Amino acid sequence: MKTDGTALYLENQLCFPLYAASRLTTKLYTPILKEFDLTYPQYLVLLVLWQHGNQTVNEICNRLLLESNTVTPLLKRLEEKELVSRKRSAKDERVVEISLTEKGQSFKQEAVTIPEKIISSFSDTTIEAGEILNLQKTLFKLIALMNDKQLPTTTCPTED
Amino acid sequence: MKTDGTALYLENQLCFPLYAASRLTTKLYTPILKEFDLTYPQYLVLLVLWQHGNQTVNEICNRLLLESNTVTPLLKRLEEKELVSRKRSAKDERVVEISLTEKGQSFKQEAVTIPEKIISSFSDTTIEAGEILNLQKTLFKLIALMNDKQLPTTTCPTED
DNA sequence: TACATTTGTATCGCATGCGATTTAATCCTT
DNA sequence: AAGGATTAAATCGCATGCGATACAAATGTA
Repeated sequence: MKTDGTALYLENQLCFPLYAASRLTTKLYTPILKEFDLTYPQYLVLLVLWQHGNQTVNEICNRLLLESNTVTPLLKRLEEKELVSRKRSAKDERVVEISLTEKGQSFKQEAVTIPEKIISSFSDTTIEAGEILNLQKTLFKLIALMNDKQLPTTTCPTED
Repeated sequence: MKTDGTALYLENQLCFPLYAASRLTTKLYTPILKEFDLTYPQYLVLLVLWQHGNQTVNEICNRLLLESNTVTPLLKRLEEKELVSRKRSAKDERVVEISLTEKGQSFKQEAVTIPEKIISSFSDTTIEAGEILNLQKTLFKLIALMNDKQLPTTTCPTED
């Protein structure tokens, strides 16, 4: 264990580059998403619904690794935009089922252009696809470790 | 370019694992920092000051890749905790110079234990040090790319 | 069947983050 | 030296995020 002080250097921490890269990435999406009147977390919720179909609030929370106190108001805003609808489950009154509206469903066609725009904004850069895939793989490994550590009794968020 | 819809899968995006890993990492720090009555971004500001000495608001913003509207109120909270002091520069009245108080300076000794606690919380896991270093390297490359893309006229935030 | 426990959402409070804008100070150009 | 452009912080508004807690519905248990 380093005790010379360099352990406290910003460059020697993993937390900071994760934090900065995440914010910069979100910033990259922001102007593109703004054309669709969406924020980045709202876009993530739509990704989940497009990929996995209608979901409960809890399922969305598990997939995005967010808490219900974050997701609930976010879903209400998506409801105001008429992209999703919220309905109490008949089987279990505690559960709120989120479904895509017609508008939310058809919006998927337009949204396909979003990843394309992001990717093309990197076309002039020098980062390799393999390096990105490696990054992604390591990040998912880290996420699994940290998620297990913090939610030891929760089911895997990416299971189907 | 994929047009089959898998481009919109959560697992195929880089943005999501960055976002999730960043939040989970912050969550890992939260209970440890809470013992010191600090938030994670407040801790980052202290790291900058410990490493580079007294800084202007602008320098802190550049090093952490944050905007002044985020950092200003954060610094005021650190001032309330008597960890830093804020003073207008005599040379340039626009500039606010941030310096560590005696309390803020001496707190560094206690803070050295923070990275140790984080690292030890991973001691039982199966991730290799080399993989972490690789991750870090790729993240810094990504950060540089995105930072250049979004702030084309700004000086490098990590120069000394 | 009462009743404690668990579970799924939601409410509250607080601290970020950031786009847009403001304000004041400095710089630059003529 | 006057006046516009630039720059550094700060203000405002809004959307996260999350810890702590509340609340109601469902579940388990005696």
